[in-house]
Amino acid sequence: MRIGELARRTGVSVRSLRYYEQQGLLVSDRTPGGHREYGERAVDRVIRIQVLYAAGLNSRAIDSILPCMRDEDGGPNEHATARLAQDLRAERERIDRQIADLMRSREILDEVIAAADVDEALEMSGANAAR
Amino acid sequence: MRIGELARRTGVSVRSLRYYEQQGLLVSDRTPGGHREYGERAVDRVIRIQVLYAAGLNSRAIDSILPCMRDEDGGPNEHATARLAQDLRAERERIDRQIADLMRSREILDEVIAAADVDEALEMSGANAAR
DNA sequence: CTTGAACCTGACATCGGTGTCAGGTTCTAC
DNA sequence: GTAGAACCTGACACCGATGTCAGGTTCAAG
Repeated sequence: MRIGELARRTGVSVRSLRYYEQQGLLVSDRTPGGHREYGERAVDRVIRIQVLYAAGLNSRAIDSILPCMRDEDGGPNEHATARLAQDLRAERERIDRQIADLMRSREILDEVIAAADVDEALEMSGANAAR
Repeated sequence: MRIGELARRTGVSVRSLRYYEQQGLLVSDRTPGGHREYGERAVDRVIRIQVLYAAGLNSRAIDSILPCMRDEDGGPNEHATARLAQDLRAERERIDRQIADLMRSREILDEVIAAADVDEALEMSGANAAR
């Protein structure tokens, strides 16, 4: 498939796909004319790249772990070195902290939302709105 | 207390504290000479600001919900309008998705780490390392 | 009064993924 | 062969919290 279709199927912009390639995260064959051509497995790969980006990993980090992933896309499947595993553990901790932070923030939002809902209910019931 | 101490006690840089003030998230009294002076409650407030930043909210969003928070720091404690509550719900969903993404990424990392650990164990035991 | 730490304002830099525009080429279908 | 969609490369802009530097002022302690 070509880049437009890949973009559509993954929900990632064409621009980003080109960027991933530039970062060495994604490869493509080229048509004689120079257009990018992707196999089916590219879809999974792009999605995985997105998940990792969403976790706050940068291109370099993603580049280092992609080859180690159980790849249904048939990559070389190297294994992580002890050194890399160390980095990943640090990354994992960072993610843990981030999840905790997010859950905390969610609680905060819920409090505010709950308070607003009460206000709204009061207004609905015809009571004087708090001000 | 002055800005240096507040920075130390909250773990936030002096630069950031000035930025928060510029964004209207934090207020300070000034000494006759112009130095910022904070009360005890500033500590909690800064920490809450940080939590919200960590959740990916921007200054504007934080500015809008801070006054609605159950404030032990004695702010005016307005209540959220229906409009704001709507935004917050959207924000909440974004956070939910982000948490899900992070957990997914964590799983991915764990797989890679686990594979690396197996390799290491094999090396330790004197077997030929996989290559 | 002096000295050094802490503070002030203002400006500029950074990071990295993504948007967008320009100007040109390729592909597909008629 | 031709039109129009899709693609190519390259370059620049952005966001937004934070780092950092410069040049100057204030504070607290001796």
